[in-house]
Amino acid sequence: MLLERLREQPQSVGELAHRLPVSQPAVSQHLRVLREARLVTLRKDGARRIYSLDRAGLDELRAYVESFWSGVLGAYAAHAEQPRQGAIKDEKERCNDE
Amino acid sequence: MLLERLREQPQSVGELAHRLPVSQPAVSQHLRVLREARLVTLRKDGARRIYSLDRAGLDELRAYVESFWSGVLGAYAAHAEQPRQGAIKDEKERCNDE
DNA sequence: TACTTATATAAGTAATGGCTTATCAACGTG
DNA sequence: CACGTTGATAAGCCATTACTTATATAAGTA
Repeated sequence: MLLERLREQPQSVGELAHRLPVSQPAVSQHLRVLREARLVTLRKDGARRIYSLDRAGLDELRAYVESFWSGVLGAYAAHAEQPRQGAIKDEKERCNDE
Repeated sequence: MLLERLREQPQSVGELAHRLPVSQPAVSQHLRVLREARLVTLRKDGARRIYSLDRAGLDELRAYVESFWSGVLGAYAAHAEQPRQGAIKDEKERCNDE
């Protein structure tokens, strides 16, 4: 969710926290996780920390996802399987998907 | 993680649970979540339930992820930004990424 | 029908996540 | 240097997640 914001433009912690319905520490903590996952980087500007997306880490993640997809497609090709007879009754919730 | 297994081949709950370090109900519960998220489907084979990846739901998810990536790339193009001066000291953990 | 196999569901619990407030450290400014 | 601003960290709380064991349901088999 922070990623979505940072995708629009690099921002300081304060700017991010200002518009979100959570406290500044919450934002800092979230950003730390993203930083450790190498999804964002930061640049110091005086007392401020300007966060932006980390291209390298995001690309790594993208590579993983892509490889998963190709694996999926490969698997489908391998099994030549169109599972469309055994239907399901209940489908309630959707994933929030980030 | 179950997705990785199912990517290799469709399997029954028992087969999945057999190799994993968790109980069968844990697997069933996990599968239910995946089913509600439309990431897997099932086919009945006697008393067995053979689970496999749900192409349609996965494609939906993929579409979201791809749109995010294009947004990322677009943002980079827009800002023409190579954030490479403000380095970071500590990068400890990596995300397990699913 | 009784017994076994395969899976789902229920109920309870421990671990985790995501937030809060309080506080600390670093920098900028008078 | 004292003070305000900005952000990170600490500690605690509460909701959710991810598991467990026990039990129910449904199908296969003798």
